[in-house]
Amino acid sequence: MRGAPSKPKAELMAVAAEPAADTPLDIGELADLLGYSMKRAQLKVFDHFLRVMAPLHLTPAQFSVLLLLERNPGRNQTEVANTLGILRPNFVAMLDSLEAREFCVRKRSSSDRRSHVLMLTEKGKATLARAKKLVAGKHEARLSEVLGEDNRVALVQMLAKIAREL
Amino acid sequence: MRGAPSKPKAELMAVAAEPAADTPLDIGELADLLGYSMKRAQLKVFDHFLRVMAPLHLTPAQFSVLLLLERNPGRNQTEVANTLGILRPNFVAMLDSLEAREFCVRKRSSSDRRSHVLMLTEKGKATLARAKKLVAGKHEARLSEVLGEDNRVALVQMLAKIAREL
DNA sequence: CGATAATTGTTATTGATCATATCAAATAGT
DNA sequence: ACTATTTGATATGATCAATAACAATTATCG
Repeated sequence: MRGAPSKPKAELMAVAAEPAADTPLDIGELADLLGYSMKRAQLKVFDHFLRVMAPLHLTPAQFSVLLLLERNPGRNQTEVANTLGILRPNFVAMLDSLEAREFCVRKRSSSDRRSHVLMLTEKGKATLARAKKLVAGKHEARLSEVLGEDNRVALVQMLAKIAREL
Repeated sequence: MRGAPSKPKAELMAVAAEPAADTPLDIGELADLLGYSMKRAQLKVFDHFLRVMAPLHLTPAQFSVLLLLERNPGRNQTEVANTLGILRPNFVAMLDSLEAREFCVRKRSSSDRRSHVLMLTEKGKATLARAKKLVAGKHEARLSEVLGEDNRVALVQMLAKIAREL
């Protein structure tokens, strides 16, 4: 096939059987794929969250648990895990860790001795308060800086709608 | 009927040391956390993608690789992996799978015998064409249905901006 | 030139995340 | 009272992400 008859330009430059070599790749239609930009953005957001939260050593998942416990004291593990989309088996180790750090406690329910009632400790409340300040002041603030406050709010609304209705 | 003083229900039940028990939890400030809604939405989007793509057995990551190879034939593994944010070691098994299904081929580069030049096969191109139709017609279309086309476009732009600038 | 450094694809390995099956204890349903 | 269900828990497997190391090749630069 095509031994080597005359060829226009490419002939003189490395035969161009292979591309420019240091040219950035063309991302093409990938840029319009919602799932693609969402995955990339999500990793960036979580990474930024972790950097902001570094002094408190709290992951996004841990922070969400503490927030939920503060707003809903006295619920059991199944309820909390379910509303966060965490499977009960995987929630056990997570709680172990939070309890080991004395951010919350498991207490046997008086009405149903199978279940554990979850509550924040004072230390948990104090840490959560500090965490909230970091998130609002450094994390969400940075996102507002990048997107504009109105857009940030609109973005959250759209994402919530997807999570609800898709 | 007014509440009879005799049995206001909750009054006599467990003194409310523990909550309503079947009331949904209040997610509170979690609803305003960008990272939270983004993670939830992202899982939904990928899940929907997988359902739509079920007949072709293509994951979002595999689809993105095929898209990139179509638009950028003849690049090597490092280049493709890097632009997708995949680490080179993890990209090997991914390519093995795509090559085993005969969607693409690794060819030794003529100019640098260390690297493998990647190209779609005819089967790969045909499958990608079918995949694109499914994505546009059933996946992205559904997202436009939920958000409105203008909002879907705006959403992608904002997510791309986060991925770029955060 | 030739010694050394860097790059490419690859393997091995570890840790994190996610999902399923199963269990004992307790409760609910009949 | 007997059965079914629920709760927290354990064990385990699957998938994904990250690091180190290696052989082959190429680049660098005295």
